[in-house]
Amino acid sequence: MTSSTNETNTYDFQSMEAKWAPVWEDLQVFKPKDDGSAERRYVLDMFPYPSGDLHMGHAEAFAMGDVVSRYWKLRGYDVMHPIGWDSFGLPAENAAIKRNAHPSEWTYANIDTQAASFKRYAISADWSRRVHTSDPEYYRWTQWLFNRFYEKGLAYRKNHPVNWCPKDQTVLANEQVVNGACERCGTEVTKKALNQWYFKITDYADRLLEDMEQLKGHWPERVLLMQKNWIGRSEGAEVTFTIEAAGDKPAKQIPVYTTRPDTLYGATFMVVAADAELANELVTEDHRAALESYQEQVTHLSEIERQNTEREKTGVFTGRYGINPLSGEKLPIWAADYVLADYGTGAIMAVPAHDQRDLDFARTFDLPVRVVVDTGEEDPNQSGVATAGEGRLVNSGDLDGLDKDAAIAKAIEIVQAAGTGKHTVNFRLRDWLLSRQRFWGTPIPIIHCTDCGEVPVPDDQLPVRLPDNLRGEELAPKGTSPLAAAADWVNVPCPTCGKDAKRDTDTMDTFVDSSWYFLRFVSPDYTEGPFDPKAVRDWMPVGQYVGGVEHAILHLLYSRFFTKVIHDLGLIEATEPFSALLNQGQVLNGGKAMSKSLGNGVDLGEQLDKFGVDAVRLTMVFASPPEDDVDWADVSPAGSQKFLARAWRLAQDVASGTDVDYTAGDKALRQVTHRTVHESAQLLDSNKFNVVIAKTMELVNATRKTIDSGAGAADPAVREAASVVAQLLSLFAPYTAEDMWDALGYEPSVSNSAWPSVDESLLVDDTITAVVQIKGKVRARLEVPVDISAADLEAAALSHENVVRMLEGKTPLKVIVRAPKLVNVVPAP
RNA sequence: GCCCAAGUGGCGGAAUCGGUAGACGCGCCGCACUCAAAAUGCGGUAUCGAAAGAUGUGUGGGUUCGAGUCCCACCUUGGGCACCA
Repeated sequence: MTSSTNETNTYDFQSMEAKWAPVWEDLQVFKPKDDGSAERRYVLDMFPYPSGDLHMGHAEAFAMGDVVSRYWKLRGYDVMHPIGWDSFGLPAENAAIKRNAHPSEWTYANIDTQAASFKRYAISADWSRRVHTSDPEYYRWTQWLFNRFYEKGLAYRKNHPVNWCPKDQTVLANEQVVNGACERCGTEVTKKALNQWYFKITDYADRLLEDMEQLKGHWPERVLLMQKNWIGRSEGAEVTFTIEAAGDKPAKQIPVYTTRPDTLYGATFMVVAADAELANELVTEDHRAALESYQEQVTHLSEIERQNTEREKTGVFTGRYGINPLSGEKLPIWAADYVLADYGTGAIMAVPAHDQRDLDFARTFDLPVRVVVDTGEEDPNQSGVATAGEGRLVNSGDLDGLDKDAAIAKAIEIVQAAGTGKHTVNFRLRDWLLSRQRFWGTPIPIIHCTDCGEVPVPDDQLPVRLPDNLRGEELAPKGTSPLAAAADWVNVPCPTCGKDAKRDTDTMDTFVDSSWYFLRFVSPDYTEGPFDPKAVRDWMPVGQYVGGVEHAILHLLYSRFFTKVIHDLGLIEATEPFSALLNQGQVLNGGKAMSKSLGNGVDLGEQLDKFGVDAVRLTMVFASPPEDDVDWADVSPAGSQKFLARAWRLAQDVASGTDVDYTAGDKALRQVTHRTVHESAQLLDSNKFNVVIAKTMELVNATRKTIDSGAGAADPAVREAASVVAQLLSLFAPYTAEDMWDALGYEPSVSNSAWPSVDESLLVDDTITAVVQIKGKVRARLEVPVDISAADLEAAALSHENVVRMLEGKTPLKVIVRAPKLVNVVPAP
């Protein structure tokens, strides 16, 4: 009965995949023209780590990036969509140790596997721009950038207690410690004092914060919020307390940071961080033994224990006293671990009445509590709850009677005039600890000379290549870098004086590699620098970046920092790397993330074999809005396949030639087609990809109907509709779309075709369904001309039998008319 | 503890501005085709009710002619931060 039952016309995804992949490769469809003939646009997916073959998560993320890149290409932009690998990192090293091999073997074998899978998955990549961060041609420039940072004083070494992962035997950046545990392996992180390299990201705290204004509306709100909180700007005052001399210890000035200078009169003691040098400096001889035993106790705490806010407050008295610059009062100075050495000045004034932590401490050690802000709440002395809110100042000399904000201003004024304080800003952000005691990373290009100190390896001697003679156990972490074991690599002459010197044996955090890779893609083979300045001008910033929200404050913050530094070096114009960001959701199974331990993993390769690439891709995109998670247990790749076959059959059924005049076609179908194109463009511009698929389905259904029970397969509107379906589907299901395009008699590739133009006259109807409401409830529907006047519509509504019946002859109190769509009648009570 | 987001049928989800709640799909039910099945096509499917009708977007209030959409409070789930003074 229907033409689609023809057995020779069966949807065969396997042969389509086999047929079109080589054609696309040949045509180099997604290689940008890069000749300025069209506006350039740069689409980028967060590059993968080569941990094995691609998994469902990659399938989701890359399906989203592909929609954008393919859409923009159809819209006529010159699109660059490159692919590369973040190929340094721990798993490769662990695999090498286990197999007595070199990490590069495992790494590059996995890259080959993933590249083949990406090609099968038909990502719209420009394959001529591959970048691997573990290639010497790449890390040469990572080292070159390090040297520039070093010259500017933005890379420096300091001896400092750092986060240490005992399992991975390496240090971790603040950002890599999650709930006191190692982000990678989950082991409890401890503190260890080490001399380590840092990037001075704190110098950029203000700009990282301010420039988020540029990103508003283009980045997910929550990512901006997370970065804002992570940077943690706070305003307050630095107030200097004079510490009295004691025994042979001289008097000393120490500044403290507070956001509540209004509460200065409420300070009843001071606290210095127990692990800060200041504590050792202040403590009197009588109290030294107690302090040292306390410090010993503190270093043995794990980060998880330390961060537990339920924990009872601990501390020791230092034997010293400080003078409150406002009240002249003498305050005892304690050392405690609840004060952080690396925030503010490492010392605080404690105001127990109005700060919960100080109150807890005061109650533990029986220190006085003095209320200086009357908030109307219960006295903290009784309740044990500090009152941190608004109120009027009391017991505070000149500040009495002021409200909180006024008192803050006045207190700052007073200390500033007296030269004992000033307004300051503090950030929660810490410098980025970049050295790692691991092998498989970019070597830090520094040579340590006993005479010259730190000497950067001259640019013309870069890259400092990793030694290739270490294998298996030689790579194992020992608490110092495995590179130290390669004696002939470590021992080199000093580049400055020529004497015997040693290379720095640490490697860089892999987040350094990924903080500038988007710049390398614009000119991946450039040898005169990390990137060709002209190419950067042409392509940067990235117009659409796609990746997981887990990088909200790691990679994304670091990349923003790098971009700003490179801008300040005068190398690029852009100040932000990614002008738009899309966070795709995760792929779950049964409500939970897929994991080996849960045994709920779904193998991507098996899904592709079973349903085809297109059905899997379509399912990923159709299941939910891009930023939402997809639960694979809730979706139907079989249903997607069914739809694709249904769409594909339209192209098989078209019975007109390529030269038909669309304007002669069935008007009703043409209206659906043009409306679909019009709406899809708007939906694509706002990342509502799932809805675009729904609209495409409606167009497919309308076309089917026209073929089977309407104007028929030869009507020009059917050809028009089928080709629009092919073009829309090319964003989600490239193989099916290409095969449809071919069946319609057009040259490959559909991706090289132009986005269909919309005939505005087809977007408007002659008539519309107007809704008649009585008190906001729908009581009738009227088919009316679109240009009906408000008066005519009102008259028509009021004469409708349902309205007449419900009004019971009374005059309505009010009639709201929104011609031509709506009338709301409010009856008299 | 602080900050943020989200709660819509059996399920995934739609719903530019406050104006027809549930598009599209999954699942389910039915019909056609078939010896039969699959495939395909067509139709139905929020809840209660025989129907007329009533109810319905986490809960309770509010603003409005009209609220999924705006405001307030609460509940639940998810996420971020977590002794940052």
